[in-house]
Amino acid sequence: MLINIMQTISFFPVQFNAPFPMALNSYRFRYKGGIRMGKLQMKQLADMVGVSTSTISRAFRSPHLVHPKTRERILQVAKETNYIYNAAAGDLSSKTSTVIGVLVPTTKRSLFSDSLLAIQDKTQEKQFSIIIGNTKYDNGIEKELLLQFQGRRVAGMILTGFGFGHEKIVEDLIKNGIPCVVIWEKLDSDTISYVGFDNFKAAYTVTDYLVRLRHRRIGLIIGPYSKMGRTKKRFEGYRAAMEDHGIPFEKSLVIERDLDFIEGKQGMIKLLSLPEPPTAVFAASDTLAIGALAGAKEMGFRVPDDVSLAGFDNIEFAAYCDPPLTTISVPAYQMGQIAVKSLLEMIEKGMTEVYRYCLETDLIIRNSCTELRTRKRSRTLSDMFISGAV
Amino acid sequence: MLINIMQTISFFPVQFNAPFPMALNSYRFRYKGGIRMGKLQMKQLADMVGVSTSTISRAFRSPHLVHPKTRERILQVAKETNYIYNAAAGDLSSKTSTVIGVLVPTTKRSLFSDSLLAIQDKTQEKQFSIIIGNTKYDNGIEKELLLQFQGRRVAGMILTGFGFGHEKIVEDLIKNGIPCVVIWEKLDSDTISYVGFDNFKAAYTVTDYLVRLRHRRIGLIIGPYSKMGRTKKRFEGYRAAMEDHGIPFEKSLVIERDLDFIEGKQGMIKLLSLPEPPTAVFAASDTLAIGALAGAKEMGFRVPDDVSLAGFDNIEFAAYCDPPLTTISVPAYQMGQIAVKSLLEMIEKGMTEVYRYCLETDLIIRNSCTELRTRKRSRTLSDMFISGAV
DNA sequence: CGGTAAAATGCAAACGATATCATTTTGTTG
DNA sequence: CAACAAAATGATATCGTTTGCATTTTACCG
Repeated sequence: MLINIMQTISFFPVQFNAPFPMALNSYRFRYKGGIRMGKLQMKQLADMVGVSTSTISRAFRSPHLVHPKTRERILQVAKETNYIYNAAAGDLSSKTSTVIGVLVPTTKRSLFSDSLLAIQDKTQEKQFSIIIGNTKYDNGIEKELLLQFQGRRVAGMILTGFGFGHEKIVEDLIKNGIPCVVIWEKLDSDTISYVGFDNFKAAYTVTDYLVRLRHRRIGLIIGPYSKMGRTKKRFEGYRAAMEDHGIPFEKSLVIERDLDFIEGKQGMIKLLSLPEPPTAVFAASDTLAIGALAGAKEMGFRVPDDVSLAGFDNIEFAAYCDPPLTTISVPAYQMGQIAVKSLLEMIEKGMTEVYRYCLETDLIIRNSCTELRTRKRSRTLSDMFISGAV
Repeated sequence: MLINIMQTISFFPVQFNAPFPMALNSYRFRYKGGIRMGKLQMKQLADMVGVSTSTISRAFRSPHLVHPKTRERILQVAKETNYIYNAAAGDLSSKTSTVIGVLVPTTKRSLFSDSLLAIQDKTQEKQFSIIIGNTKYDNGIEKELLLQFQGRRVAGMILTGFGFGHEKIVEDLIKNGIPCVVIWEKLDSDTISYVGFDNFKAAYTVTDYLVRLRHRRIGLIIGPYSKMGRTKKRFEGYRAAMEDHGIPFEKSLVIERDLDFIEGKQGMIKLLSLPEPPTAVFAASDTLAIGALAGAKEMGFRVPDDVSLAGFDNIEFAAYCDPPLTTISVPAYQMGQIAVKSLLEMIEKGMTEVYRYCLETDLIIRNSCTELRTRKRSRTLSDMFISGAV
């Protein structure tokens, strides 16, 4: 069921020799096809509204120059007909531009997440530019960005962190001739290309590991799984592993939080304040886990002696925590790499295939988890509560 | 001497109301002026070489269609004359594009550094797109990117992490009519706009702080300061503070490393292995500091009891270390914010002014530094060496 | 060397907006 | 209501490439 295509792939077998002077880059090997141009242009719009293109143009560029009534009609029709502005034509005609270049220096990680870095690396190499939009998990912004990108006639798109219901949007893009690759997600769709890994399986593995260490009360601190597909899969993996071991799911042990250090900390504090706190906690992102670590310390719990803690993502920092964090390593850079490779192929060959990559994840065992001992935990209020209550 | 313009600024006083449908974004308020168009176009190139524009175009787009000899001549002349391709015209004509859209979801930090996030936020809001290039500190790549960006007729540029000698490049861009803002750097130039902070002063402050805690042997773990302006300033700040306190500069206490956890760790180990190890270490970036922390632990030194440690940058994680890291907080988001604001003003008003902002930094005191006690440090080989040697 | 195919080049019409200038419509005022 | 200014709109050249088609040049072969 899993297609594990890895290491063995030779990236960019296609020849893209670019011997021409750098000033001439962005030539060669361009996107063919793309948005159906001439689909609806200013001329058509003008005809529909019954004015000239000049007026249309002005309605947007210098609104004060056209009659409010006319402008309104134009805006209205433009919206209804889904007119998409052609930035290239505009830029050429006006000798202006609405693009800003940002240069950042990065040898490795830091600024860019590993995936973004890989994308950036490969596209740059192939003389493509990337423009980045931040959806902030907001459907409205996302819609706006997609339109903006279409306006720029992007050759293709790589999409990260997609939530529910977004499949339709992506399918629309593809229908419009814009190749898309979703990363960080293993989709069920068989029309959308993706490069991801099995979040369910990975979360299952961690939980299973903790259970094998004899833990039965295992807390889960997790991102907004009701909004994000991959987070939901992690939740399901946790739940399935628990149930497979005959441990009934307990809602109170699951904390849904935003992905932030402080949220992880608060989540951990909440868990450890339970009448019967968990003996192990699975934080489904290293950010949360590191916050959780601080939370545990603040509550006077030692990790892993008093409470085991496992993370997810294997961010570079995880190895430098105290104790170093047991976590799931995720092929971030590789996903970006493969995504670009696939995307460029789709761009070149006209999207004949759907690419689906499910990469491997690894459980990285460090020192934040330990086997559950039956001895009492140390100096915490909860101990007293328990003895009193039981 | 310092121009501290902060909080008080009202961002975007200029009115950018954008009431038109989203599909029509990227309209309105565009870059006027810019690269002197028509400077050298394909037609001129064609004339010089003595062929038609078709041949020129083909020489790049479909090399196999033109005679090798002709192609060579074209390439040659193109290079000599510094011909810059007009991507807008090309995109329009060919109905293709070499831009790839990348969507990332981010509520805060994570993927984007705070500065980049601010830039991204503000430009997106104003219907601009940003394209990102990664220089990797490589002059060659940088040059290539600058050309590529010029080809895209960017409306302006924001430049981070500039090294030595880059001033000239930026000045060229400005001369070409492309407004530029350098961030993270306080330049001496009075023709280049920048939004930075005083690296010298900040490093001086940290070092001074350590000296006031009675430390005299203070190690420095620092990035490649021979390559990067701001790193060099930090180095100078350290050195100046030491010397102002009458402590002679000691080369062996300075470790120059790449910016990476592991490098910080190795640097720390090296420092603590000295016959007479420092009692305090200033790691001029939190990444290095966090690595150093791990290094200290590995060597059996407790922080801050056996060795004090201070960082620089105040990355979010610094507060979650054990112990929480004393460091310099840097107005990353704000720099991005102001940079965009300034850039857009320059774009709009035609670069009449040079913007120079030097923002404040703060020394964030947490628990990684402590006053030097005269008592012996704990169980390390170096102690024995010292007693033996002295 | 004539004939033909292939290779190399040139011509000129797009591409889809913008912006200048000309023209029409509206508004104002004595 | 005439006279004129201001506002609104339209006609059209233009931006700098690309590309299909036409033309010229070269290569090959009997």
